Amino acid sequence: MSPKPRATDVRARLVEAAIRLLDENGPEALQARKLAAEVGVSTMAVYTHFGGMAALVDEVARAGFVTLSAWLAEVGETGDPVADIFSLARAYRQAVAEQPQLFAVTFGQSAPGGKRATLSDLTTEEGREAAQEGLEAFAHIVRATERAIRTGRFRPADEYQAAAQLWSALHGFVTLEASGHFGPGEQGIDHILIPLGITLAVGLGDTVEQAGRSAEAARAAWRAWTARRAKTGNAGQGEND
Amino acid sequence: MSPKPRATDVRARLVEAAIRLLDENGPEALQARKLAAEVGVSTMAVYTHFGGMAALVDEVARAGFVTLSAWLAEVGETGDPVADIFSLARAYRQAVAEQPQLFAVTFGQSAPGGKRATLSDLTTEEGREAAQEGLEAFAHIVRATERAIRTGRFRPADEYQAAAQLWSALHGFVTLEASGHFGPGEQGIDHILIPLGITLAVGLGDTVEQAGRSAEAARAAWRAWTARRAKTGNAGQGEND
DNA sequence: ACGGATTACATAACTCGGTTATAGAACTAG
DNA sequence: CTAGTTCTATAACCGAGTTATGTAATCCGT
Repeated sequence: MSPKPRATDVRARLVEAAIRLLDENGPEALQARKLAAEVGVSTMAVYTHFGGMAALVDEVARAGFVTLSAWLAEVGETGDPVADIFSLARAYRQAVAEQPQLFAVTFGQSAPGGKRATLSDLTTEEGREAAQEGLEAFAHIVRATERAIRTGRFRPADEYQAAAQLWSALHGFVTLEASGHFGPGEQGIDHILIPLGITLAVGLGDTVEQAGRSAEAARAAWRAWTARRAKTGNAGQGEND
Repeated sequence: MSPKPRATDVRARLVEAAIRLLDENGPEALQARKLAAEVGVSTMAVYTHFGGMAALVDEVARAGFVTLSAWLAEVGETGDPVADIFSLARAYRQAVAEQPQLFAVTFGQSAPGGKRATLSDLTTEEGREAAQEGLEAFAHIVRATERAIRTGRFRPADEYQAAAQLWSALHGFVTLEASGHFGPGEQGIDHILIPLGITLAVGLGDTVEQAGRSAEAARAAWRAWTARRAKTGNAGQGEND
């Protein structure tokens, strides 16, 4: 009943190596032989610990959601829930921008074996856990939305429904930007994402002026966070180093 | 200088078979041997006509954009540009719902060889043409947005920027819905997509009442179109059967 | 402490799928 | 009709996921 008497860390090292090689060398680096060589074991380790490459990739996808949740969790709650939503959007986008290959896998894009067209057909246990972590990340947006409704910034509405709107818009922007649309660098943020956030906030009940101020507040908070991170030497999420 | 004296239709048949097998059997059906067997040729045909599977997959992706553009083109222009935007959203969503596997490839998800993480690194000619077709589809949204601005339904704004907001939201919803979120069936449309459209329209300058009426008009038009298609026997886009 | 059972792992072989080498067939041009 | 080019089939090659098998290490009950 206890199927892991040996608690070696080979499994964890395989996942870690997978994420690192994925970020550095792209999806084609996610190969059983390459991973085994990197960790210093044989390819059998993949099968004893995961049962196959598919489950390992699902575990990588789950790690992406965990990383995403960590990014969103780092955005604390201020007195301005709409500004918090803007900050969540920036964090979501930054997470994907820093590890595009990882999130390409996490979001089901470029599944290295060509499997898993939709997240619906989840066969492995790791895949189901990944979906669970995805809901965890979504919960951050729901909470901020709920506060925006409760404080009167947004019209009374179902917070899940409103948050799903925000999530759709945010996810769509990030996906399209990662696919190369909206041009390189940060310009997509200023030209599309922030105006999109203001549009949504206003549409959900906020005033243009208040939404604009919240966007500015989030921008300032972001700048401060960026400067702080630069000084402390990349103490953010990226698990590299 | 004329590199195709023999104008056999093997190339077209390969692409057609690829799309059909993809829709029916998922990404793992996109294999050189399976395609060749289906068309009745040898695997060499893939290399004489495309140079490799990667270019063939890019051609499939391009076909997805062409199909998407055809769906959007079928949505004509009425006197209510905001209703037209809702209709475009329904068409966009319907296209993806009917051929999820195809658009998983088109949008860069589940690239069957694990290649092409982002659409940025386009190596094949077919891939560049696919990106071009993508902009073609986007143009439909831009035109409707421009009319909404010109007629005063939306605030004065850059139509590309406003359309990019709509596109992000729409694409995000469709992607997340195809990934299994928002539940099965049509419920995501009523609970998320239409409210999202109203939110965006209001945020872009429309009134809640007018946006709601436009959403209703688009719903009626959609019902009419659905009924008409059912009667004429699926004369829409889906090339199945 | 000891012996059986279980787990983790290495080696090597198997399978499948993309690709390539090569030779022949078909078509066009002159 | 001959020459050249394109297309195609056959067969082999190669890389990557997977599996079979043997072995060392660990755990557990006595």
